Amino acid sequence: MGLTDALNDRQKEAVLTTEGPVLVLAGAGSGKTRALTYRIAYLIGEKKVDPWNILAITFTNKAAAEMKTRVNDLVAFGAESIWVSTFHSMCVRMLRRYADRIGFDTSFTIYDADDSKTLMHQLIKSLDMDPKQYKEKGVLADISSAKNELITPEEFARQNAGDYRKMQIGELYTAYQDQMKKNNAMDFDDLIGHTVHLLETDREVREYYQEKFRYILVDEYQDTNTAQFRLIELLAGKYKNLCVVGDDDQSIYKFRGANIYNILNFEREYPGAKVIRLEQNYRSTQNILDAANGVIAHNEGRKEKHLWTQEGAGSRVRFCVYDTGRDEAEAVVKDIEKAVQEGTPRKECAVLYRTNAQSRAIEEACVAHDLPYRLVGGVNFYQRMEIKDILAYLKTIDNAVDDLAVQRIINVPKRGIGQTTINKLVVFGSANDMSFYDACRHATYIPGMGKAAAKVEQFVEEMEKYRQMADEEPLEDLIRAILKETGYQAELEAEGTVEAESRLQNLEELISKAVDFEKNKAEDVSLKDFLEQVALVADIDTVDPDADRVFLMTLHSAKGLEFEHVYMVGMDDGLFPSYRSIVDDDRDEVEEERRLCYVGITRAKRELLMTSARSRVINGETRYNKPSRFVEEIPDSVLTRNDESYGSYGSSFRSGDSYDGSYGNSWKSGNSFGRSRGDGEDSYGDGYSSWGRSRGGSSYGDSYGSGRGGASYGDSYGSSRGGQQAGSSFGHGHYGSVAYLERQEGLSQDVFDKKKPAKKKTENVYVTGKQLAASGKKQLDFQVGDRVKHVKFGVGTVAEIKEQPTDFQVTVDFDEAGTKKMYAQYTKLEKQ
DNA sequence: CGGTCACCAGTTTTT
DNA sequence: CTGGTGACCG
Repeated sequence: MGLTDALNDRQKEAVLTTEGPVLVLAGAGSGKTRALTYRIAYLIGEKKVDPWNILAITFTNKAAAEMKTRVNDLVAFGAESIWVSTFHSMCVRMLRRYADRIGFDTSFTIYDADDSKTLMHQLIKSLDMDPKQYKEKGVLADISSAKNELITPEEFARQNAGDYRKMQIGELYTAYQDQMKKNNAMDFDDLIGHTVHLLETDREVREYYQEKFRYILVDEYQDTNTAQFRLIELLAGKYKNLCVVGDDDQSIYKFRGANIYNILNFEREYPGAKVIRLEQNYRSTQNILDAANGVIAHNEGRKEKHLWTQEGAGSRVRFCVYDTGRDEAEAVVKDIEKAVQEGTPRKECAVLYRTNAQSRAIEEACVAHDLPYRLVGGVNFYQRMEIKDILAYLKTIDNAVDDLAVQRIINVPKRGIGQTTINKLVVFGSANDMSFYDACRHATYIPGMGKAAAKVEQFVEEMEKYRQMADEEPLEDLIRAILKETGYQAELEAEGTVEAESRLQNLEELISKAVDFEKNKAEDVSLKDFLEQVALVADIDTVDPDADRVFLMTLHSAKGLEFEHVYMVGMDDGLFPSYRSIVDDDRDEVEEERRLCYVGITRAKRELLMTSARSRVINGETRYNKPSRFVEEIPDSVLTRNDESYGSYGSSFRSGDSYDGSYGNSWKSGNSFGRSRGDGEDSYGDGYSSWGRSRGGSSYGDSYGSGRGGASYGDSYGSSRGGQQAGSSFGHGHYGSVAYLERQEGLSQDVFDKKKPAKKKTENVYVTGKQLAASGKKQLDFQVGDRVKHVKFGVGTVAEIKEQPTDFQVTVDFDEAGTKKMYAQYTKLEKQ
């Protein structure tokens, strides 16, 4: 069978054109990943290219992982020697090898955004600048933009001579880079920038990689920034077998430095580049594509594309206006319930919004309707306080060169070492050109330390003990020892709040990550390796594909995903497009929002509902908006809207209908649901969710709690502000009904009685399915002696089951992988 | 040194 | 409306 049989002509072209620069303009849903993976398979299988000579770059770990898997499935051998990696991990890999050539130690540490903030905060203070005027976040944003454009501190200063504020920021930029070098640290932007610098200045290294990477592929090319562009240019400099895949219409990351001209000017930068357009869409109905095409056509300066499909027209796109944001949320949830009842899996429904703050209204409606949902986005696992604390301990134990890490934990839990003492240590350290930790070791020699010196000494002794331990004991034991002996765990346990409980659960999860890590690695895994891996992981991607829940996420997060039913809420002019983009002189701002709208529309496979609210509370104030201009840009031929009859058809209302008034004002003012045709066939007048279908037999309440995932909706609640939902492996109805009911009540209370502190709030907590397991311990469906199957380790026999307060520890003798201990909560063991 | 209260700012996000 | 921060007081 020919490899390319499964491809259309354009895709084939993208696969077969292996030599020279190629730009693949891949419209949404046009089979871009397919083309990319087949291209790799073709290179190896047909062109006999050594896998070792191939580099495939993506933006996210998830995309990299997916590509690896798919290539692996297509290629007979050698897939593991292909570099399939993100920009950042590729750079780390190169820098770990050659950073010494640009003045860093190859053991450099990687700073995340928080680390950078802490450092910048210190610098602003030490340079005597007004922290009100120079906020670390803003300063860092300016610096980041500069780095994305490969502007050095010197150049920055030169460019901004005359602008006082900018010059001050330039000072900070210089100081920041100096300090980073002293700390032997790099931030995420530096990883790219320093690699570019390395390749530019070191001919040997450059030629090595140019020779190695004869074939380069870049995914999501429209998201690259100038530094990344330059990096690719350097790597592809010799062979120029560069294939970039992207869609200028889906460029939505300008705010983080993406340069849309990288794709628009590709042909200019790479003369003779072959341009291939993938316009056949395999995802959506023609009506949805027409809507998308209609909207995006309003942008100027784009590569003309026209999506089409062999599928039929499908349903029309719907647009509904409600009186308030709450009505809108209710209506959307009702529509989803209806869809679910008609057979659409919940996980095939997604509610998309412009800003994270909008999730709250939807969440509340979901909870009120017992609709299981999964919130995507917000603060990620490794940025949670407790996780960062323990990682800071591990960093301190590992090599203590990261001053920020040491300072973070020196008084956590409280050791009576206050800011004054820390300041003295910092001063002493920098005066004597030693690290903060070394300063701690010399605490007794520091004048004016007094009683604090003994405490600092005590701290150093503790750390030294752990250092010893790290060499001899498994990671798990080390982390548990830290938690126990420092009193960190005890402190959380003493708190007794839901929040503290969830932090403990998060720590358990970290431990299980460490255990996993040690199990999967070869002999000598070091603490360093673990920290390395953790540094570049943005998200513990444990989204359980089985969990059947509605997705809630921002339009940005939705990129690359697809759903049967898509709900774009908050289609208000001023919210989307945002007010800022409308008033901005730069037309491009609205164009970026329009691209975002295009991305949202093209996520939908079958049904698309857009909604808007006449009044909406944003930041505590009520705002009144018109429908989004983007709605007006959708061709009438594919759009059904219910807002045009505003005021004229109020009387066509069937006010006696079944609703109990919970939507209050939307009924009274309810002009919104009237419609011109009063022929009775339509049931528009009576509610949100009918839309010309018969309502026969629909009763929303039926499905409550009875579905498979019925018990698990609560997973997501409580993370409404910034909680990343990691998903649960327990959405299968293992809970007893008692536990479920408790959960339900607890949550409802929490939602509707927010002002009463009676129930502990659980906001801003990383809530995982594990917590649910803690409230109703999962029953095991196997016992000692049973044969079970594990995803990674294969089949084995259960040797021992130990019951623990919140979980079962299961020991399994695997046929191939040996004996492993694992927690039932964290591991899916299937009875054979 | 640590806790409480008033004030302020407030898109989108990956690594 | 909220969360994060800084000043002030015990």
